[in-house]
Order: sequence, then structure tokens, then C-alpha cells
Amino acid sequence: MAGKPQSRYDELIEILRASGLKATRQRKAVLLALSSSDDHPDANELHRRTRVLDDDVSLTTIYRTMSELEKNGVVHRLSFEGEPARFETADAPHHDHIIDLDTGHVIEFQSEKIERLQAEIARELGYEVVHHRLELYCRKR
Amino acid sequence: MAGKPQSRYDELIEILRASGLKATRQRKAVLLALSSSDDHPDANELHRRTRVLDDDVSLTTIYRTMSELEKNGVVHRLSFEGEPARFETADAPHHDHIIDLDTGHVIEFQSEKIERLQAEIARELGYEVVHHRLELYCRKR
DNA sequence: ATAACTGCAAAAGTTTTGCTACCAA
DNA sequence: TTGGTAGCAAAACTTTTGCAGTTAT
Repeated sequence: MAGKPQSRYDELIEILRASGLKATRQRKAVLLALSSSDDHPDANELHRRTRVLDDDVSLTTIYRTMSELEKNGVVHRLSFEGEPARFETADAPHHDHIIDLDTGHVIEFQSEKIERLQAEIARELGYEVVHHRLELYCRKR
Repeated sequence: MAGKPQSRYDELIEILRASGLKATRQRKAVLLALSSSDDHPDANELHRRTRVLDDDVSLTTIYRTMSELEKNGVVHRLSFEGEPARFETADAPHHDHIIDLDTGHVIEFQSEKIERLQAEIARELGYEVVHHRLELYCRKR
């Protein structure tokens, strides 16, 4: 019987297993690299970071792992304007993004009020919101 | 002296001139095709529609024309999740989008309340909103 | 006349896929 | 043992670019 995960590493293995995936060396590395990131790397950047941990992981595996984990709700795929897709782990509570137009930095924020308004608007049009994207492209004041 | 535009066609020519672009046969066709669309075609679809009006317009010209007109605020480039970019004329008042997950249809809506909340949130974080994207991925209730 | 423009072909960039070998369970 | 998985190379797809010839003004 599997007890509580003993370490970060065991945790990753559990996440993979729970998603119905084999806990391969490569996937553990990718997932560790992503979950250690506090920003939103694209596939290439994630590949670079993963290689620091394990230098034998291909870009293909990055894409395939992200797709699998996205299917299982473990990661989110973000797609900002004109950029390649970026990824984040889904463990953080839901939030939206402010993109600083001058620096490219991404800031997370959360607004219960906006969420409620969105649901309300959708409902009026006969819809229910499955998920949403809100991005504010901003400049410092 | 150029008077008021006499027709839809003259209008298009004026728009192009006002953007500092030559009113070529191809651009007139692209712009006519786009402004006749009440949905949001991607480059390929716009190419198809343009060819109905003038069969000698290349995809390259579609892209180049969209980029030029976007620069001049005449068209907006929309980028939904995992799709190629779509385009719309900028003449309609600002609105956001509901994407029907089952049909792929895009519905436009507008909410002054949400706009205000966005500005407020950005301001609290020291930013001002230059533009934003709000997309609700929905299902019929 | 001439600077802007077009189409073509090729390139660039991201993401996916077919295949053979390999490995976790 | 064996079905899932990895890497590679190639393909698919969207978008951009260099270039040589054409056109709007």
C-alpha cells in the first residue's frame, strides 16, 4: 500500500501515475522543471530547464508530456498573442494574467467579481462557462 | 478635391489611402472580403473569400495587408486557443468573445462593468490597460 | 518616373507524427 | 512480457521574407 508521498520526487511520481502515465525518467524531469518554475515557460524554454536536470530529454517529449498532462488537468496551456504556447502547473488557484507590454513580464491576478460577471453574462446568453481567458496587456502608469 | 465617398467601394479606397497604403486591386478585394464577413476568418479562409471577388490575390498579400491594416488600427487580429490568427474589421465597437466549444461559433458581447473592473484591477497593480482579451469558452446550458 | 507593391518560392518557427528501439510495470 | 514511451527525422502548418518583376500615383 502506497503511503503519503515521502518527498517532492515521490509526489511527481504520484501525479504521473494518477494521470495514467508511466513515471519515466523523462517525465519526472519535465514535471520537476515545470513545477519548479514560477513563470510560464514555452516548450523550448522548458526543454532547456529540463535538460539541466536530465540532459537526455527531447523536445518531442516536452510536447507530448504537456499534451498528456493538459488532458488530465495537471498543466494549463497558455497562449498569448503571437507567442508560442506557454505552460504552467495547474496546482495554483485559478488566476488571470497581466502582460507588461514593455518588459514582457506576466503577472497573475485573481478577481472573484470578474468571474461572477462572466458567469452572469454567459448565462444571459444561454451558456455556461467551461473555462475562460482574460489577459490585460498593460503599461506601467 | 475628394468629396464624400460615393459608394462602398470608394469607402474602401479611402480607408486604404488614410492608412498610407496604395489602393491596389488586391487590397481592395481583401478589404471588401473582410468587411463583408460577419464572422472572423483566418488567413486561409479570408484568402478563399477574397478569391471569389478577385481570383488573383496571393496568401502572402492577405498576410501583408492584414499586418499593415492592423498597424493602422483598421483591423484586429484575434488569436484564440490553438487556432491560427483570425481577423475582423475594427469598425464595430469594442467587444469580447464567447466561443461555443461544441460548434466553434463565436459570439460577441460587451460589458461595461467588466471593462471597468479590469481597469481598476490593473490600476491597483500600478498598470494601465492598453488592450485586453477576454474569451469565455462555453457550452449551451 | 519611381517608390510601393505583388507573387512566387523558399525559409523560419512551432507543433505533430511515423517509426523503430526501449523501458516501466 | 508487453503495452506504453522515447528519440529521431520528417512532415504539417502558419507566417514571414528575399527577390525580381509590376503598378499606382
